Amino acid sequence: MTLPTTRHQPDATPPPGYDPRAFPAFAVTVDVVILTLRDARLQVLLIRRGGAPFEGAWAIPGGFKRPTETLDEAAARELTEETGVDAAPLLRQFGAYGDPDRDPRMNVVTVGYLAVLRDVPPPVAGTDAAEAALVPVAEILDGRRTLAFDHERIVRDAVDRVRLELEVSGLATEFVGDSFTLAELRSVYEAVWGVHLDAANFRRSVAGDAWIVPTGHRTRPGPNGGRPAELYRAGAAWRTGGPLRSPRTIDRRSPT
Amino acid sequence: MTLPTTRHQPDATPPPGYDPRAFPAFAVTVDVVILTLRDARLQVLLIRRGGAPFEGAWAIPGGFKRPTETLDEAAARELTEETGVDAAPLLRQFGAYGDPDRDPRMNVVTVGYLAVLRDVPPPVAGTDAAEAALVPVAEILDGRRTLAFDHERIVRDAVDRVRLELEVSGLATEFVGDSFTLAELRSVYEAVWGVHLDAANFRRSVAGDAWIVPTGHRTRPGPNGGRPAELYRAGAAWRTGGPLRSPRTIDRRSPT
DNA sequence: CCAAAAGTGTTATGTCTACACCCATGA
DNA sequence: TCATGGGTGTAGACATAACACTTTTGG
Repeated sequence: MTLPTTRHQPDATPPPGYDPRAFPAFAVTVDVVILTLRDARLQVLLIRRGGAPFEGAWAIPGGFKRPTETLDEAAARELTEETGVDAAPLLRQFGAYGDPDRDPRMNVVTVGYLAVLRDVPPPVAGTDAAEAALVPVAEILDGRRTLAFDHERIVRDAVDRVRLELEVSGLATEFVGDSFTLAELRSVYEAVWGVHLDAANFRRSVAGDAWIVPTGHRTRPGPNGGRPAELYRAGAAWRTGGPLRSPRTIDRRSPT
Repeated sequence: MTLPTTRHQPDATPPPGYDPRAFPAFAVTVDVVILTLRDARLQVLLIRRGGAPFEGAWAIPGGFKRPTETLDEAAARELTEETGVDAAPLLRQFGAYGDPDRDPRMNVVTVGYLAVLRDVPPPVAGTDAAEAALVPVAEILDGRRTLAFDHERIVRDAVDRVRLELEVSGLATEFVGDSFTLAELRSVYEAVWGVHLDAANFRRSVAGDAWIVPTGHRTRPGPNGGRPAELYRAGAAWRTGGPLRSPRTIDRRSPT
């Protein structure tokens, strides 16, 4: 609860007319892990820090929560400021981080949000010298690239969350546009889960209007010809979950 | 990240030698949803508030995070103070809540933790007049019982999380003791998911030493006789997930 | 008609479910 | 020996995976 109970720490009990400022004060921030699919790889939007600490280091975008807004609103504001997209429903909270030394200057508790976009706009020009870049998450997960603060851990948790949500929610459709081919949708699962999926079986898994509704349009085929792919839009079933179960890499049932 | 970026809100950029106290200050608390299985129902530990606001209302236990401890440590401390059990590994963070009006007195951001215990000790006597009680979560989920602050929402999220973790983690074994019968373990799934499971099929699902290791001991049978149940302890496979997949109540694949 | 990629059929294998049945034990 | 659960067998429905095959299009 939001007040200390008097049962086991009576010394921390506020008097009836206590001063709220008598309790430890924290800064509260919201960090947004913006993920997208690019070159068949899961990539994350990073910005280069322009000031101390960690000046010049890469970090995920974020900012302070204002006292008058909710956490969700703060995350939506950050997402809009950073990418220009206004997509509050795409945001999913996935964790809170409050280690005392996570920011060298002050006590900061941050709440991590996840946003999946089908296209990350190029950085808005003319605002500042700060850079933005899309980086494959694999570089962060395997330690080839380090980030400011505890942002490596935050990205790791976000990716874990994406892998889970792909199975239990309709997150997969957020990686693709309003209309998409089955190959595009399949590549989402392949990139995020790191597996190969048989195109024929994948088609059967999502067959039916509940999952994919034909638009009647087709893609342009590639430079060497080939049959154009049918374009679909997402059906209603995605609201309640996903059509595929994550392949269990190891069979946890012991033999016999 | 933990500092505002200068790219889109330059007015919020701190000067190099800025004063940390210039940023909005929040109280940060940790609330612990303590769940257990009692009378074959999922129940939550509530305490009755002794002071304003919401005096006399039921709430989940919690308290302020100290600047020198992590969020996990704060949750472990609250759990110990409230129940006397020291079980940090049982704690799982599941959400953060920071609506501006969630506490009428001040701006409080709280982080929700979940703890599953096999037995909730009776309230520690002699500390205070505050009451503690185990309440079926169903009473809260269907609105028959209201709680202080936004604690109904927090309990709802915690229960959602338990239902999910039962499938993707070894949470089920935390509901039972070090040694348990298959009937006990099965009742965990039945109570949390609200389903009936065939005892024969359940046995097959968890068969194998990876999941359940026979202890060689048996239970005492009931008053009317009956075959004593074998006692098992949890195997190693629970560390990587659970043996059962949650039954999908509706088949989301559309016919043909 | 050829290349390329979409889309279909088929079969083997594995998993879930229901339910009949047997077994071990204390009263 | 009876009642009471624990524990096993089995058959059908259903899901998964592999892969050969057919279709559709642009060049």
